Amino acid sequence: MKAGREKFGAFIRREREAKEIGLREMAKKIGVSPTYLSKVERDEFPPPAEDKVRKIAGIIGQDADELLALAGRVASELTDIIRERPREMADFLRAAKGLTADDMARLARQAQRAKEK
Amino acid sequence: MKAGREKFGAFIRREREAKEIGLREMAKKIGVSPTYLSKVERDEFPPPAEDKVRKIAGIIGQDADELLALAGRVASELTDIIRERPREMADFLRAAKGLTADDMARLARQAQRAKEK
DNA sequence: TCGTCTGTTTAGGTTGCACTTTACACGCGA
DNA sequence: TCGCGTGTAAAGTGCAACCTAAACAGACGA
Repeated sequence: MKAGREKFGAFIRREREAKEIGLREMAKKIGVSPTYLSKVERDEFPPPAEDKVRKIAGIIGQDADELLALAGRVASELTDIIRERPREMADFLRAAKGLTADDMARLARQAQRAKEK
Repeated sequence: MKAGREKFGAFIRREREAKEIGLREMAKKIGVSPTYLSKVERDEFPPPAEDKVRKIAGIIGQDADELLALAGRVASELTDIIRERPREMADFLRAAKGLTADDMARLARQAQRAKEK
């Protein structure tokens, strides 16, 4: 499911419990202490660093970009792409702000086609 | 002019001197200490925070997004836009990676048109 | 040669992020 | 009631980002 306005911590706790994974087990897989994960899951600490969020996404079976967004982050891979063409990318993003998912998907396909050419 | 592989500090120093602005004067306009600006301009310190970079861009007459990129950053305004539609934006950016400026400009225009509709 | 520019050196400092360690309290099955 | 597994509370660590104040050195004009 999607995560409307839910906080990062609450969301991953729900998903973790749904998958019947223990907190310690998950903490170990992510590579953090159980204590820390506990606080994160209760939104007492902010979401962890990008690589940890990615691991969490893998474990609970969520899209990494989506979970990163919920964590208030953007994949560094994406900001790297923007930095290669700052002006054009900035123009595009400002123009694309507020577009529907469908419109965006269409633009992504066009970009793909432009590259294949 | 554009800033091929030049470092952030060296670049803004050149532009500042070209505009015949003193280091102290510029520091004051930006809102930092002259000491700090001196170090930044010699790339002894990393580029300052986003708002400072924006002010510098205004003073030396450069595109803010371009200068932010040179500073190794992306405008937080843009990452906000991405976070509103993480999956689609991520797909788009990965597809758009490596496209020419022309191709990007065309996509930006299409986005603009999609929004006006 | 004094005052006043220029930028620079030295030597910090604060704040916040991203975590850890240690200890604890509860429930539950054997 | 032992001990094990669950999650939690309190405190502290390490480090990088972002920045400062004070003092100084060289050039230049009065």
